[in-house]
Amino acid sequence: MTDSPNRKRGRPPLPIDNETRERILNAAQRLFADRSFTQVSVREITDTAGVGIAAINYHFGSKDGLLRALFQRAAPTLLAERKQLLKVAKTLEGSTPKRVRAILHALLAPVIRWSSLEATQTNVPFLVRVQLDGPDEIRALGESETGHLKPFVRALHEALPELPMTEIYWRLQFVLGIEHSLHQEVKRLESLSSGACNLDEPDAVIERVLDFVLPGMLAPANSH
Amino acid sequence: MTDSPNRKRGRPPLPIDNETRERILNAAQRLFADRSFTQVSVREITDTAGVGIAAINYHFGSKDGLLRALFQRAAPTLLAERKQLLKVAKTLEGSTPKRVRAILHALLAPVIRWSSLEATQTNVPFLVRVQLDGPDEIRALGESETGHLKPFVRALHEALPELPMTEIYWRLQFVLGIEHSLHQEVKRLESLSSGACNLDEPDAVIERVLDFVLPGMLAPANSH
DNA sequence: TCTTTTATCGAACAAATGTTTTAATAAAAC
DNA sequence: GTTTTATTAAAACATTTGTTCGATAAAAGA
Repeated sequence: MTDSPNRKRGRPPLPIDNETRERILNAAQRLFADRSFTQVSVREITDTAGVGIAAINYHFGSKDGLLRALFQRAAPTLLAERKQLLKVAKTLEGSTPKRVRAILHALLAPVIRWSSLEATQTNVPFLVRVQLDGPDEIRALGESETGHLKPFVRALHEALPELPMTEIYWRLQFVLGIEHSLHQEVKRLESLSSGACNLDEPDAVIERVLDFVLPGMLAPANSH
Repeated sequence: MTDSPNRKRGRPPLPIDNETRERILNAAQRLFADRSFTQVSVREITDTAGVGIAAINYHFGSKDGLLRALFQRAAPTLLAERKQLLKVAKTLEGSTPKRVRAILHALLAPVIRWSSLEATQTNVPFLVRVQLDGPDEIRALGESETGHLKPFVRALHEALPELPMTEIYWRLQFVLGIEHSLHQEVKRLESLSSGACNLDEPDAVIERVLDFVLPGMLAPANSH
C-alpha cells in the first residue's frame, strides 16, 4: 500500500496569489452578510475561501478571533468617515434646518453609501448582524457605537437648543432605526413595491430619508 | 447491582399542573427573545421548561416544529388587532393629518403595546428575531407580513391621494424601521440617554413615534 | 548548506447538537 | 380487571461543531 491517490498534504506547490488571510476575511464577510454568526460554519468559510480547515485557527486563533478581525477591519473606516462629515457639518453656517440636515447627513450618508458599493457591499449588513447575533465580547465591542454617537447628540443639541435632551435621544433612535431598516429589511420594501423601490441610487435614498426625518426632527417638543 | 439510586424513569407521579406543551412554548419564547434560534439549544429549552429532552420532539416533531407552533400562537392575535384598529381608522372622519395619524396608530399601537405587557413581553422581540434568523420556511411564513401591510398601503393612499405610490412605500418602510428599532435596539437608546428613555409607558412611546413620523408622512413629495 | 521559521493541508478529536429509541407509568377505554 | 393509548424521562445515536495535531514544503537566516 503506497500513498493514497489523493494525498497532497502540506504546502501546495505555490501559494499563487497568496494572502489566505484576506481570502478568509472576504469569504466570511460575504457569508455573514446574510446568515448569522452561529449559522455559518468554519468549514463553509474555508471552503468558500478555498483554503484548508485549519487556516482560520492558524490566522485568527478561533472563529471568534476571525469575527473580531473582521469587525476591526470594517468599523473604523466607517466611523472615521462619519466623524469627518460631522466636522464639516459643524463649521457650516446657515439656517437651523440646513444645519440639522447636514448633521444627519453626516450620520447616514457613509453607511448608506457604503452598503451599495460593490467592494464593501457586505460590510454593513455584516456589522448590523453581528450586533444582533455575535458573541458577547464582540457585541460589547460594537456597542461602543454609543460612544461614537455622542458627538452627534452634542451637535444636535447645539443646533436645537430648545429641545429637551430626552427628545434628542428619542429622535436619534428613530433616525437610526430607519437607517438599519434599510439594510435589514430591504426585501420587504422591494416586495411591497413590486421592485419599484430599491437602494440602487444611494444618494437618492439618503435625500429621501433626510426629507422624511427632517420635519419630525425640527418639530417642537410635544407635551402629551 | 439493583436499580441505580436516581432511577426515576417514565411518567412522574403526577403531571400536577400539566401542559408540558405550554411550558415548552413559554420557555422557548422567553429564550428566543434575546438569543437567536440557532443559539438556543433544545436542551436549554427543555431544562428551562423543566421537562425531558424528548418532549420537544414528541409534541412538535422537531425544533423547527416548535418554532412554527410558537409563531402560529403569536402572530395571528397581533395581526387581528391591527386589522381591527385599521377598520376603525378608515371609518374615522376628520382632517387628513388626523386620519393618517389614526392609520399609523393602527399599524404601530398593537405591537408597541404588546411588547411591554408582562404576559407577552417576549412575544414581539421573538417575532422580529425569527424573521432575521429563523429557518427559511418560517421566514417565508412571516414574510406574508407583506400581504398584511397592503391594507395599510391602500388606506394611506386614500388619505394621501396626491402622493405617488413609491413615496408611500418608502415612508411606510421608514415607519416600520422605527418600530423595529424599538424592539431590537432599545439598549442603545437606554445607554445613550443614561436610562432617561425607556419603553415603560407604551402609550407615550406610541405618541412620540407618531409625533415624529407624522410631519414627514404628510410632507409633499420632494423632487430631487 | 543546514537549520529554523512560517504557512498550509487533511486527518483526528472532543464537545455539542437535534433526534430516535426504550422503558416506564398513569389514565382512559374496553 | 385487562388492554390500550398518551405522555413522560433518560439513554443512546448520528451528525456537526470548533479546534488541535502531525506532516510537509517553501522561505528566511545562519
